[in-house]
Amino acid sequence: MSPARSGTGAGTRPKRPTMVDVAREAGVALRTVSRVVNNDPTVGEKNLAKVQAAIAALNYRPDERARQLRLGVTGTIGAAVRRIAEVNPELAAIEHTARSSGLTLLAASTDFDEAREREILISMCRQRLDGIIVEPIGESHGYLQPELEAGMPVVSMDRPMSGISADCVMSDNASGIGMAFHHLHQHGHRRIAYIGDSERVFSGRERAGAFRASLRAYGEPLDGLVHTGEITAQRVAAALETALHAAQPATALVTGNMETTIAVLRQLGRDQASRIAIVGFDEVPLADLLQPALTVVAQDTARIGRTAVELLRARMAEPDRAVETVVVPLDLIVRGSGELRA
Amino acid sequence: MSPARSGTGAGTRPKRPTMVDVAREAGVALRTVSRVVNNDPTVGEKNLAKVQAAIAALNYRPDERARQLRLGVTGTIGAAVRRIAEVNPELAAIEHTARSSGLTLLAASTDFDEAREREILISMCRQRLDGIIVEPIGESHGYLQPELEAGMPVVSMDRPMSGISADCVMSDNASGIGMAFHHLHQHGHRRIAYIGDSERVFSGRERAGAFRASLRAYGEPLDGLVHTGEITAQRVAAALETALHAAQPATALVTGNMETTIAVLRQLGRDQASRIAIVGFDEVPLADLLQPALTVVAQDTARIGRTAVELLRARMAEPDRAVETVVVPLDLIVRGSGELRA
DNA sequence: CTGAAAGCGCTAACAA
DNA sequence: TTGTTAGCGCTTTCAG
Repeated sequence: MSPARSGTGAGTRPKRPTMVDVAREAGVALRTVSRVVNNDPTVGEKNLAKVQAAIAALNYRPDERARQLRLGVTGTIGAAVRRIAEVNPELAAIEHTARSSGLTLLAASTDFDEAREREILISMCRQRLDGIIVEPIGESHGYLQPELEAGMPVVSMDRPMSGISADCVMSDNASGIGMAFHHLHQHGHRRIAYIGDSERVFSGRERAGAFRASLRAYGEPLDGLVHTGEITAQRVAAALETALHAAQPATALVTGNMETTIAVLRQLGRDQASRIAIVGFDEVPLADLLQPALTVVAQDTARIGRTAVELLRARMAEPDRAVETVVVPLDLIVRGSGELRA
Repeated sequence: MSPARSGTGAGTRPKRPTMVDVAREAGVALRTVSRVVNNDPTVGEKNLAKVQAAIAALNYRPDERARQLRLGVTGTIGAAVRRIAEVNPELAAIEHTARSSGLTLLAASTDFDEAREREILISMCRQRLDGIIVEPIGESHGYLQPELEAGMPVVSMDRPMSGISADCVMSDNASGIGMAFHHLHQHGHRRIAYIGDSERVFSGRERAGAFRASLRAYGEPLDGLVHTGEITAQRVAAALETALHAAQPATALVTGNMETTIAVLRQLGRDQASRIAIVGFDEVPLADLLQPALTVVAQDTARIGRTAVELLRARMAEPDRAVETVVVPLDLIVRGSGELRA
């Protein structure tokens, strides 16, 4: 009756009706409203109609938070990836798979930052998500051990977790590099150089290692052909200089990931890019529009994302199952840049 | 004592310790644990230490859901965009801005699907998020009216909502198209064609309209120069055929969005692409590596994303403030394709 | 400085 | 078929 109630001014959010309000409005018990909201068939027609009318009249929306608290599960899984908002086909696959499993996806960017990763992961645990998929950045995930023990399902993607044992799905980096090398070798190249990410990163390490193994397997010397480290314009320029202007210059290049591939193409510029053979590891946007079009060893990102969700669901269903690592093969996509002859 | 407790088999998730467990372990009251968890300074050293020890011993993690239920706010905002997992600088900006405001971001893809958009938006409302940013797809958002009235802050990005009145941030489509047209005109082109998205989409409508206005302003006829509709290879091919092989063939092209630009480049192929002048609306990945490099009118995506969060926060703070629309200017980025002479 | 107790909005025994 | 009631795990008023 008194206007004082609504007079609290700016910042006041109107209170939303609750189930009790609906029950009162409909003249039934709380339990009946709950039944209607959850499509329980054991509700009489009369009451059903009354409740539905009350819901409509009050614009009632059930509070998902309360429901989840009571139920114990959230119906939501988290994905901590390096970048949402960048081309990320694995995340797209995760989203689709999650949706078709009736799971909501909470995605967050670790931004290549270890502290940020930790923050996100802990926050997801505190939110009691049903499970977490993570594209790991950090070098020590020990802080997740208690969470694992408490039953939080965790799956890592692209790289294994360090310090803890969790399910994992990743590409077969070694054979991918092997395919790239072999392809260039078949096209007559003998001096093949590798430029890739830092070997402090797991995939950088695996790929550089596999490349060295390829060189050895084909009986080629390693001198000046393997360049790894942070990807900067400077470093790439230096690597190219060494590789291309040696006494025995490289005639072909394998680049270790998308960022490197792009940096190398930028550095080479338009003219040189059509003279040296290149096979990139990872798909590159608009690769088909480049000149020459870019030959790559592509990860099966759709399968990786899908598998990540499947592994997660398997663990949610059976927390005690054996930890599993799935290795996914890669595909060579021939477009032109890798077929330039020596 | 009896092993029956843990014998329920697979699917059982170990029960996590709650605040009560911590209190018992530490030998203090629940209230004291709550104080410690929330960094309340009014806790004695003795108890503080005891509680911290108990938390560590039990690996206690507060349940964020319960906390939010009690508190009423979630500290989380939602972003319903067309695609996470694609290049989406606006989403990246939203994420950064949200984070630096201490807000968690829940991002979801509408996937250009009206039903999906509705599903996501309703779900976000049921989760009682603190606010929602949406890149609208559907042509009728009337179903959100009750939510707005109930005080849910909603901001639209890139396009206005239809059927309801909400804050909005978007690019100045008309001047962007004007800049593109003017630029080509300055480089001697008189027959300039436009290929863009369907005019059933808001931005498609605005941009095509602005292009027609430009043609009129410069006194050029419109015949066969404006092509809009769903972006498919076929449609683009047909549009190019009409524009380039008319009696008075177009010598320059404005493309209405990124997808169109890419489709056009693919269609033109390598040879033709260097003969016809192009200015694209929207930035394109690797635009600088194309041949010729692509001149575009770029949206200020960082500012759009940042503004979206700012508008949202403003409304969260002051639900009754006047609805605001922010229009953001665009930038012409000169790279080569737009400077080819007629 | 600490603790008992009420309640956030919902679900699910259990009773009627 | 419907209603009563006890929590889910947390914050917070109000007494000690």
